[in-house]
This record gives sequence, C-alpha cells and structure tokens, in this order.
Amino acid sequence: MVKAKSTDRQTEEKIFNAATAIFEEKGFAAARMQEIADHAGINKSLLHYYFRSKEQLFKAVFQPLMKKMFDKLFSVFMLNIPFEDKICMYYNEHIDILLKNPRLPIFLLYEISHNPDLIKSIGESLPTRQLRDAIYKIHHNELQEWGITKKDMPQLMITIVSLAVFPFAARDMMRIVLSKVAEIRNFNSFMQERKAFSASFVISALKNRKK
Amino acid sequence: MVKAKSTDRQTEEKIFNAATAIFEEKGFAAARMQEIADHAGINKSLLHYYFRSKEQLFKAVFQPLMKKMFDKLFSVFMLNIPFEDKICMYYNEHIDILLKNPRLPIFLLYEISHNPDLIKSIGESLPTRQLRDAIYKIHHNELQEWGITKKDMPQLMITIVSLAVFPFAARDMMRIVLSKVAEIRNFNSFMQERKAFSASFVISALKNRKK
DNA sequence: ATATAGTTAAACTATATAGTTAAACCATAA
DNA sequence: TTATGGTTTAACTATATAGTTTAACTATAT
Repeated sequence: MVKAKSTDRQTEEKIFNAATAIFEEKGFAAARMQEIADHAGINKSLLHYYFRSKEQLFKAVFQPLMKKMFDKLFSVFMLNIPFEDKICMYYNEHIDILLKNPRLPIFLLYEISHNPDLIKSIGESLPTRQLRDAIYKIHHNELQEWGITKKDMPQLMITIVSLAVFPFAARDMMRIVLSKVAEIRNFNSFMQERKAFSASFVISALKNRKK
Repeated sequence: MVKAKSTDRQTEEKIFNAATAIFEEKGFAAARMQEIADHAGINKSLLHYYFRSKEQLFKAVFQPLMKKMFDKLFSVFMLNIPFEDKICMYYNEHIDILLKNPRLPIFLLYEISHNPDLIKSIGESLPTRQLRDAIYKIHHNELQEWGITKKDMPQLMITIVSLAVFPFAARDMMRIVLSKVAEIRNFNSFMQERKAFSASFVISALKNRKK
C-alpha cells in the first residue's frame, strides 16, 4: 500500500511533466491526449484514470506554472535592497528562468487571453497591490528623487517586465525578421547580453527622468 | 459578367474580413470554417468555393496583415527626422494602430511561433538590415553621442518595440493581475498615457547612457 | 496465496469538423 | 429567351479526437 502510493505519485508526476511539455509546446487546443500519454510512457486509459478530462489536466498544469512564475517575480521585488541592485537581480534571475522555459511566456499569454477564467482565481489571490505599495515604500527615497509618483508605478512595472519577457514571446518573429542581422543569430547570447542592457537602460532612464 | 465579377470581389472581401476577425479572435486551431461562413453571411460551400482550404484562407489573411504591420513600422523608422521626434511618432502611431486591433500582437506572435513557415517568405523580403543600417546612418551623430554602437542596435530596437507591443500581448494578464491597482482599470487610457511615458523613457535612457 | 491497486490493450461510442457533391435557384448579360 | 456564374441547400464522406468500457496482466502487501 505504501509502495503503491509512491508509484502513484511517480506516475502522476510523469503525466504532469509530459502534459506541461506538450501543452507548452502546442497550446491547449492543438495538444492531444494521446501525445501526452505517449510522452509520459503510459496509455490513454491511465491518463484519464488520473486526470478525468483534458480541461482538468490543463488546469493542473497551468495554475502551478502561473503561480510559480509570479511567486518568483514577487519574491525578488519584495527584497529590501537598493533599487538598482533589485533591477539587476530581476533581469539576471528572470531571464535565466525563461531561458530554461523559452516557450512559457507565449504559452501563458495566449492561453490567458483565450480563457481568462483560468487565472482569475490565481489573480485574485496575488498580493499585487501590496507589491506595488511595498515597492513604493521600500524605494520611496529613490523613486521620489527620480520623480516617480505612485500613479507612474504601473507604467514602470510593465516597462521593466516588458524588456525581459517580450523577446521570448517574439522569439520566432525575431528569428525571421532579424535573421539577416548578424548580432541576433544566437538567441541565447542575445538574452545574456540583454540582462545588463536592460538593467542599465532602466536605471539610466530613471536617473535622467523628466517629469 | 462585369457585375458578376464585382459581386465576386465583394464576397471575397466579406470572407476575408470575417476570416480576419475570427482567426484573430480564436487563433488558427480553434477557428471554425462554419463560424467564418456565418460571420460572412454566406455558407460553407461558398467559402470553399473561394478559398479551397482552411490553410489557404489563413495564409490569405495572415500574410497581408503581417506585411501591413511591418511596412507601417519601417516607414516610420525610415523617415529623415530627429531621433527624438521619431521615437514619439513611433509610439503615437503604433499604439493607435494596435488600439484598433488589440488582439493582433498575441495572434501574430502565437501563430508565428507555431508555424514559422507562414512568415518565412515575408521575412526574407523585408529590408531588415537596410533598416538597421539606415537608422544607424540617419542618426549617426546622436547615436554616437549616446554611445550606441552598431552592435547595440538590435537590443535597442527590440527594447523600443517591446514597450509598445508587450502590453497588448499581456493585456488580459494585466487585467487580472493588476485589476486591483486602480490606475490600470482602463486599458485604453493606460495605453494613451503610455505613448508619452515610453517615448520619454527611451530618450532619457539614451541621453544618460553609461557604456 | 490471495487480494488489491496500478496498469495495459484494444475495441468501442460519440461528436466535431474539414471538405465534397449534386441539384436547384437566381440575377444578369448576350 | 437562354446560357452563365455566383449562390444556396442539404445530404454526404472521411477523419480525428475525447472519453469509456472491459478484461486481462503485474507487482506488492498482508
């Protein structure tokens, strides 16, 4: 019985990993239950034995991914360190995470925009306003010096995130549109460079801000 | 015969518009030929009579959209005006276009990442390198003064575009994650604000750049 | 050894959808 | 008037896929 339960978990995990990979690659609509089963090395019956339906399996995959993403983000921005250091740390960490899951951004963005309910429950549980207020409180002096008001915070936050996330969402577009621009041929090294570029770009913009 | 041809064009256009709307809203995989026919006010037989298959119809919609998008972008950046003005103009124009087609970015990005062939032919015909070189030539003085080398250009270009396009791709994510942050409740006015914010952000960053 | 939980195999149902066909309909140009 | 080309209707085929069922198999705990 004890061993059986352990096997249980292993299988569940195999399924979870397979589903994550397939959903992330193909999206919900184009993913096939058979393919997920194959990828997990089990058969379709067992897939439905563990997760009653495609929707249920999808949610089981999607929501933790989503939460993990945000928790990571929030944890960095909640740190009590100077703003400049925080920006550097954010780009270093977030870009590294995404380099390991390059298809995650386009997957999450697309699925949310086609099924907003999926994330509603998560969204409501996120301490978004607390984050904004915390950031604003921690960095009050710096932000004030740069002329950033509370009203500017959403613009600033979206801006910071854009620089890291957009290139992943636009990866294949870049690959094709900019394929003839030599410097971008290798996406990985482009993103490595981008860590420092983005950080210094944001800091420079803030330091030289006109209201 | 003459009148027939004109009717022909009208129907083709009705189909084209309907297909554009449905594909943009649902994506290729989830779009239904029946729904497109309904939306166009015709029946499925006629749909196949004009466009032999779903793939063909999709390409007929997708490729012009893509090209239109890039032509507009390129035309702004090719203008021979000061860099600061160009940045302002870009954000004003591009954000206005996207406000009229808010689902276009996520649609294009997703479909390209799931079927890169779709755009390969377009991509190859785009004067990307010329654009980079033209920008670099037109703004040589300003860029040099700011310490932007040719090698930095891709980072800079992606950065500029990110700030305008990412919020559209992340629109529903923002809607949910930031729903409790009062300042963002109205996406439209958020993007209106963003025109000036982005422009001044980029200019400030460049003027204060450390190499 | 036996019962049990996890697992497989294969056949099955139900449904959705792309695409086809053929006959009839209708406006218009010759 | 009549031939033509765009159009509708409705029935059709073919296929893909989610999900079900059932019987048999296997390892393990007791």
